[in-house]
Amino acid sequence: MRRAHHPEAGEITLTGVMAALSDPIRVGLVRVLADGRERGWGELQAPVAKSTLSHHLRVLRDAGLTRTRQEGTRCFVVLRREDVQARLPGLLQAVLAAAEEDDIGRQVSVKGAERPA
Amino acid sequence: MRRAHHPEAGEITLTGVMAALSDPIRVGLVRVLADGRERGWGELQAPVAKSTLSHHLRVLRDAGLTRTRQEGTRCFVVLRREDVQARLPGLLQAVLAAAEEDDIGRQVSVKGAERPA
DNA sequence: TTCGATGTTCGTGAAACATCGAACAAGCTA
DNA sequence: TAGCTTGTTCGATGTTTCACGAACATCGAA
Repeated sequence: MRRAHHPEAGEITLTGVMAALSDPIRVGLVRVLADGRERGWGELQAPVAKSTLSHHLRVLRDAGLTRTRQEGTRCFVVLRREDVQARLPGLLQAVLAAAEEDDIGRQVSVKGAERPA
Repeated sequence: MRRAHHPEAGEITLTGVMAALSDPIRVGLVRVLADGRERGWGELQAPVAKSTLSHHLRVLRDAGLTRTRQEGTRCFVVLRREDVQARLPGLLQAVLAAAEEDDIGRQVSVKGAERPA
């Protein structure tokens, strides 16, 4: 469980973010985090092995889209909405709206939340 | 020189577009086409072999970002701005603004246009 | 018909990516 | 201390992507 590297807000790149959000699972994760609430790893449900989920969360973090905090043995994630907005104005908003419209990333959910069948 | 397949406007997907625009060269191509003018293949300058350029143009076309027209032996491309806007409102605008800001894809230009050093 | 120009496709590598299970590290808890 | 939980890292595998040059197809011009 090593230290996670987070890029500065200024280091967020357009192509990095585009690449990170070109995977439905990662879009789903961002959607789940879109309400701004911090979530624990364990709350996140996705149809992949935990090592794969760890990988996806790392890609999001490396792209500067999320921030990870560690507390004891468990981790929490938040969307870095302001930072992304500062560097790429309007992008996240457009992506989230489109993802919502097409229900992209519906495979990802939060444990305990009401999931529409 | 076979028929090029173009997805319908409705078939444009978020993740497809995100993936297509996660490459600086393709962002550069879109930037060049952003003025809405149709361009001939030969006008496009990019630091890659022509087969590679053909590949990138195909990826853009397959994602629904551009439309290709054939005239004799040569081809022309246009940005499908309205179609993309209809499916993914605000996305292209945000990408273009960010690309302009960071000068992403500057390696791509139009032959004969003034290129700032 | 022969040639040149223009794109596409093919064959091929190298690199990146998604995915998994297994092994590992670190911190609680018993 | 031993064991459980949580998340990361490693190695393997298969797929996709990017890149190139070469070969091919097509059209217009000589």
